[in-house]
Amino acid sequence: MISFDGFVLEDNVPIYLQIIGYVKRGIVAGSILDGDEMPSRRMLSAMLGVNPNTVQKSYAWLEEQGLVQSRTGAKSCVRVGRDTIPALRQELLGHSLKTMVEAMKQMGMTREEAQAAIASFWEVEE
Amino acid sequence: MISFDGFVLEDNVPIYLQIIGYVKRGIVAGSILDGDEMPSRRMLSAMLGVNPNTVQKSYAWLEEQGLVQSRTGAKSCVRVGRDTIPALRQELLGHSLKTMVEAMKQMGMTREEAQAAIASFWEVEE
DNA sequence: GGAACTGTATCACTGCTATAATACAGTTAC
DNA sequence: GTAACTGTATTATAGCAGTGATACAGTTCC
Repeated sequence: MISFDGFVLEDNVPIYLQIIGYVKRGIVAGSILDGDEMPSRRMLSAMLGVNPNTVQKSYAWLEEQGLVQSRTGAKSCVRVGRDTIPALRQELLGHSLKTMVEAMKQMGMTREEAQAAIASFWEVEE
Repeated sequence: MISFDGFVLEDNVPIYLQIIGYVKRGIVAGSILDGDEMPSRRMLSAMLGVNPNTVQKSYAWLEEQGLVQSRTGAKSCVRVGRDTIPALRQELLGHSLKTMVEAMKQMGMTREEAQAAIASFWEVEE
C-alpha cells in the first residue's frame, strides 16, 4: 500500500492539490505502480491529520484523471496506462520548471548561476 | 515608475502573493531600486485587471516587511536597505529551490537530469 | 484655491478550502 | 452471517481570497 512517507504539508497550497501532486510524482518516479492500493480515505486523513473530505476530494479528482479506480466497499487502486508516465512527467516538469525558471530570470540570474544553485542545493538535501 | 511589464497572473497562487513576489524578485534583480515609485493602488489594479483591495493587501504587506513606504495622499515608494537584497535573495531562492528540488527528487530525477532540464528549458524561454 | 490625483477604511457579497458530523451502501475477512 | 472495514453522499460551519462599491483624508499640481 502507498505509504505517503516523506509527505509534508506546505503552506499556501491547497491540501488536496498536494495529495494529488504526491501521487502523480510517485507514479512518474516508479515508486507508485499500476495496481497499487491507495490507503482508505479515513486512514490517510488520520495519517496526515486532515479531514476525510479533503482526502476524498483529491481521490475524486485523481479518479477523474483516470489515475485511480474506486469501487464502493473495496480499496481504491492506482491505474497507470501505457502513456500515463510520459504525460505526467511532461505536465509536472513543465509546470515546475516554468515557475522556477521565470522566477530565477526575473531575479537576474544567469543559466549558469541557476544550475550552480540547483547543484549546491541538491547536495544539502541529500 | 515600476512598470510591472511581463507580469502574468498564475492559477492556484493568491494574487496578492504574486504581486509581492514580483516586487521582491525585481529588487533582487536590481530592476527595482530604492526610492522607485510604485504605481498607485488604483492604477495597478487597472493594469492587472484585479481589484484595488487585492493590490492594497499586497502593498500593506510589503509595507509591513519594510520594503515599501506609504504616505496618505502621496505615491508609495520602494525602500531598499543595506542588507535587504541578500536577505531577499536567500528567502526567494531558498523557497523556490526547496520546492523544486524536492519535487524533482520525488520524481526520481538525478542531479544531472535536473540540471539538463533547467538548461534546455532556459533556452526555450529565451 | 480647486481639480485630480494619492492612501486608507469600511461594508457586503461570492466562491473555494477545509473542517465536522453523520448516514447509507457495498466489500472483505473471520 | 456478521463485524469491520471500504466508498459515497449530505449538510452545516468557518475562514480566506477576491470582487465591488463607496467614503474620507491628505498630496500634488495648475
